[in-house]
Amino acid sequence: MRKTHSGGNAVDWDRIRIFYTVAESGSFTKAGDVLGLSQSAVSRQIGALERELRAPLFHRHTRGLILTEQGELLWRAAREMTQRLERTRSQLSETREHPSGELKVTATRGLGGHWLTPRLAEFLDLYPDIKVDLILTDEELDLSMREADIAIRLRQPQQPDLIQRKLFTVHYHVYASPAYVKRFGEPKSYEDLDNHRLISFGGTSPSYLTAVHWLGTIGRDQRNPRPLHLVVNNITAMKRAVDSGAGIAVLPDYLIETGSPLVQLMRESEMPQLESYLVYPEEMKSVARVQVFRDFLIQKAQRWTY
Amino acid sequence: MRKTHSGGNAVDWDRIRIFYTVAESGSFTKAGDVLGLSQSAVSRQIGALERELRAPLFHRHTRGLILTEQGELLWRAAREMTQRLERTRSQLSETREHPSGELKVTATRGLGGHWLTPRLAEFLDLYPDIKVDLILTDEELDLSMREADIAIRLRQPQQPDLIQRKLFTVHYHVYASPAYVKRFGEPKSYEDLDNHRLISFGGTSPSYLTAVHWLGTIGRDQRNPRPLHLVVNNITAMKRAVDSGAGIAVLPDYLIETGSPLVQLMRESEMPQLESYLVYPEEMKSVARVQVFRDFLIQKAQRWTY
DNA sequence: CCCCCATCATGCGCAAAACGCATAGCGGGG
DNA sequence: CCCCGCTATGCGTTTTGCGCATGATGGGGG
Repeated sequence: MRKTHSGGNAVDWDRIRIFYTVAESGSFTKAGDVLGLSQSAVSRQIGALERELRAPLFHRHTRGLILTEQGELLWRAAREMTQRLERTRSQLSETREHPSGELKVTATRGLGGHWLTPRLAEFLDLYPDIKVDLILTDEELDLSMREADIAIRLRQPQQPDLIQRKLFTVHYHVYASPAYVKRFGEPKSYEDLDNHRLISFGGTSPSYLTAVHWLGTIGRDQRNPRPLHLVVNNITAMKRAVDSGAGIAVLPDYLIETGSPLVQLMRESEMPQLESYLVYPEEMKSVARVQVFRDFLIQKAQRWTY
Repeated sequence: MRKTHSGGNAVDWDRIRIFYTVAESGSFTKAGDVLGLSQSAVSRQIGALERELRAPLFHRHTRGLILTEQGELLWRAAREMTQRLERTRSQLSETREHPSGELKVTATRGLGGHWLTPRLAEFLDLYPDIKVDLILTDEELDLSMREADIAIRLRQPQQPDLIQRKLFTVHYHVYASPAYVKRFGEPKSYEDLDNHRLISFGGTSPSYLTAVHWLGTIGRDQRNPRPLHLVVNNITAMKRAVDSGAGIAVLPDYLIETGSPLVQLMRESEMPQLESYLVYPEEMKSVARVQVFRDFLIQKAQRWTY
């Protein structure tokens, strides 16, 4: 059957559950009704338990049962075990229905700082029992190694044990401040770019290479890029530089607030796009806080995309 | 099978025991070895438990298992349940091997006060974790109603659910103080008794009727007993009266210390005897403190009898 | 005072749960 | 790149555990 045969030192825990029901109801018959068992089955289970423990548990009196001293000891233990298990079961269903716990989120500094952060407040309001640990870095943390629970990425992951959900498309355009345009004019062709003050991203994120380095390489030999006047490894600082008229730069749309005074240049040129993805390990897909975070962000992404 | 079919809301507790073993050993195979089960059996038990709880418990990784969030919750509960049960199991065997707890003893005032009490100190020394609640009364408490755990009686109980063990024989003799004998002489016949100062017991204990009322009835019409000079309902006080020369009385041997100056009278007469019994309910026979108390008293009784 | 009913213990036959064996699939480390 | 160890699963078999029915027992009501 299903029980260690080594020494016979182990008891069948399920018999303790049955014992507890009997102790509570005070009768084999009633306990059988509660458990969906016949009276005889209960009788034999208790008998077996008494044999396993080598201790009588009940005084069989015609008018109901009376716990022996040993039975009373076991009854207290069984009651506490029942309570402990019950607590855990409600925790389990709470975990299923009421998201809670800590969620370790990672995103690139740009996307994370400008798109995600403003939306996090609402999420935390929605789920007050979720604690978010936000890691903004352009390095790709290893989700398989539990460096983070969920990531916002600008490229598709290759590992097959990672689930990916598309969030939105990041559009890139060339911008300059009105003051800059007044002073230097607009570039009309790729060749014009050679005479402009170019600002570019200096980060290592591979996804940025195609988009943010566009200014240095477009219409040029890739191995001989244009000289850049300013390289910044922080995209926020980069935008500030553009704002202040330091030059022109390719910026993602999530950085451009509506009503921004920045002037969009070279509108005819075909610009790179990047897809943003929500990525999390297969094994996290059943965790409620991951589910609600995912659903929340996808909804926000759809509303935000225009 | 052995599990409530009502709603399927209950889990088989024994599966939790198996789950705990798996969580501790980190492998179905190893857990199977520990439990004396095959790997496949363990796998299916865990699978069934996950279905019962509607929650995945392990991430199956090729390099061992990793507890899910829910698995971790259950693991903590299972650990505490295991500890609780283990504690109880050792309590059970302690109860079996190391007697403890409260023992409610009842005895007649005479036997209890003079024979039992002096021996109790040694018993309490021998078993320091046993607390004795001694009830000295000549009324027979109802052992079935738990008015006491064990009794010393001077007659056999009639209830079949009571266990009786013979302790020793109580001999009764007629005594007087040397001073009394000097003044009144010894009675040589039953008729002589009519001219003596007779002291008798006034208690209601039925066992005493035959023995202690001997002086009033012996060699006489039972319905017309001798007049008594002193009736006392406390046998200790009765002996003190004899000691001080107030009269002659039938006294049990346990009251007569060796070397007592009292003079035994009418040595030729056949005197009543009473058997003393240790009585306890059938349901207490497996309780360790009852067992050791019983064995202790029987041993003392054998050594004391002479 | 006696009968009756509720309770627990147990024998018997049966159904199903659970087990072991063997195989397949899978993934990581040497 | 292969190999080893781990888990999942199908299959045939064992055995456990169950229900039913009966027997024994003891307390309470008429």
